[in-house]
Amino acid sequence: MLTLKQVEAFYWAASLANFALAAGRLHLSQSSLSKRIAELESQLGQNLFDRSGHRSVLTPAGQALLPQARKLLRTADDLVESLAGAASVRGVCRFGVGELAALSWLPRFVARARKVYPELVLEPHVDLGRALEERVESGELDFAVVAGSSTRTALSSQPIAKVRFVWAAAPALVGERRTLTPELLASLAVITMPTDAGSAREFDNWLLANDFEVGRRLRCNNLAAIAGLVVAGVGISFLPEAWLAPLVRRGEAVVLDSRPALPVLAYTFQARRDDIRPLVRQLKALVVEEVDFSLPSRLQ
Amino acid sequence: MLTLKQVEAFYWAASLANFALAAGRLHLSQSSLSKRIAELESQLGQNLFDRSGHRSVLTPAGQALLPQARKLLRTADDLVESLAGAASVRGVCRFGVGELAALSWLPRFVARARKVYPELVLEPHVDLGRALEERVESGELDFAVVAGSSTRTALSSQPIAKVRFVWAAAPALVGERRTLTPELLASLAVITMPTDAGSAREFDNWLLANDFEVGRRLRCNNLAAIAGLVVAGVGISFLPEAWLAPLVRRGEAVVLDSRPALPVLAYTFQARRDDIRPLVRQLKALVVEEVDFSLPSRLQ
DNA sequence: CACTCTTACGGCACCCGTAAGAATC
DNA sequence: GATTCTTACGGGTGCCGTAAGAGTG
Repeated sequence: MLTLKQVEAFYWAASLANFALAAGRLHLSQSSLSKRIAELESQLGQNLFDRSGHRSVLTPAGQALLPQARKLLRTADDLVESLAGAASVRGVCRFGVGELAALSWLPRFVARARKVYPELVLEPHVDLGRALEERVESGELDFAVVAGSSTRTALSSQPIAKVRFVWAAAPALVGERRTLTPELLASLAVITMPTDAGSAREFDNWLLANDFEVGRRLRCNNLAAIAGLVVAGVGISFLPEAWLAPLVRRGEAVVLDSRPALPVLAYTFQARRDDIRPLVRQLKALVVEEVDFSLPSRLQ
Repeated sequence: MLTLKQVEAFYWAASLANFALAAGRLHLSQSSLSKRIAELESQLGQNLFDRSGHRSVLTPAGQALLPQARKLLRTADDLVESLAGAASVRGVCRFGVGELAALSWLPRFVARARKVYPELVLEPHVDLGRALEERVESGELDFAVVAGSSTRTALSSQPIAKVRFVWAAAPALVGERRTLTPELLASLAVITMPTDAGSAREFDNWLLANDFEVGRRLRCNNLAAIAGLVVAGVGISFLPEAWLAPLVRRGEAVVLDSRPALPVLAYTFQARRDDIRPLVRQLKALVVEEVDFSLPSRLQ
């Protein structure tokens, strides 16, 4: 008897091209997944993977099965979704969050997701964009919300919000100056995130496009720490406008205009293109619906 | 976790409108089927059957699910069929066969089916057409091969062969006469099958349409016995041309012409319209392919 | 009282995870 | 030797069938 479990195991093993990752995604031991696939092969009377090499690759039969497996799983998901609705989203969801999103959007999203999908267990992983993309592609993460769209073809990047960045400095550092001239930029230390972060990548592009030179460069992988460094007068940095507002209000930082203005950064929802699970679809819808990168009020 | 077993149980229970019949069709105890459905209901978070009455009827949610369940099962069947092919047809198949088909087509069909589908266990039930139709509709039989098409809307009747019937008599009974005149017909006993059989129904229509009168009527539900009665000179009967040939060759019977000629009887493959199983589809294809109602050679 | 479905329960089969093995690079 | 998948095996969950129960007409 054919079971959905078997087809699911095959689908993810084929999609991720790795039994261990597929097992992880299905919250299953790798050995069990292997057996499910072996069972499916015996059901269908032919091998779906060629095990002769170091790693398993799809046989022609396996390639033929893949689209059919996708269709079957999607049909099953549609069935559940249309009748059970939101209650169908359950289990564990591992997702990545960029630094900025982690400090602004994440708490609100988690709160909302917990309410809409009470059966869902969320596991957010905060890291830099590049690292998150890698883990989404490998299947370790179900999706990620990061700055900038990915260049990876295996991932789909859905823009969900534009965030305006502005230059920030400690009042003592810039005195009365409120405009960032090229000279000023060259004389001050600029604090950014590591190049693996989407925001820093975009910033580098901006520098390059405008032929700007920076003075000292200081990289820190923690946005809150960067803000602290800015307030302490170590250097200037660019921060989300909404995120900076409370600091400005408290007189701990001032905004510097620049010409041209800093680029508006697009944050994207990224997931594997071949990930057809309702979990991803539903959470994507939830993310798109709830896109506010300003600070939660209680932190302001 | 949704399983195909659950959906299958629901689909047949809803289609047959009876848990016990559905259980029989799935070779399952009625209690297990009941539990599978209860499990599905808890999965989906709503009742699919309204149990308040004497028998369960679909709730609106159940009605919404039915087409989706059909689609899911069909998708799963397609998957198996396209990869496993003939090997996917297995299990037990209960089917009905009319008298004529039982003595001519059945042995050959069974032999062929056993060869094409080695994993399939066949359970032929020989009976009269009407009775078989009832049992197909109720779900006790998977399909039937009988004379005439059914008037039951729940059944699909696919014509598979036309069989020419001719009048047969013992040589001693008719002397040199080889033509069946209305007078001769009225003076002889006519041996037919009971009215529940398709062939007898068609014959009655023929009589009525031509304003013929018959003399004594003798009904027997066994075709071989009828042939024996004819050979013994008890009366005349109509038998399939090909089936009669060996008797004529041995001089035990002669063919009588009639004007108009006896109707050509269409045999049909009958199954429930909503029966989407590959088993039925495949065997239907096999039946259509192999339609020879002549006697197996070893019996001639 | 006949019919249809549900509940209770003992038993067994299946599936899972741990751990060790085999094969490739 | 690291990685990837398979095999072996003990343990537990879940599903099945029998049998009794509940509710309807």
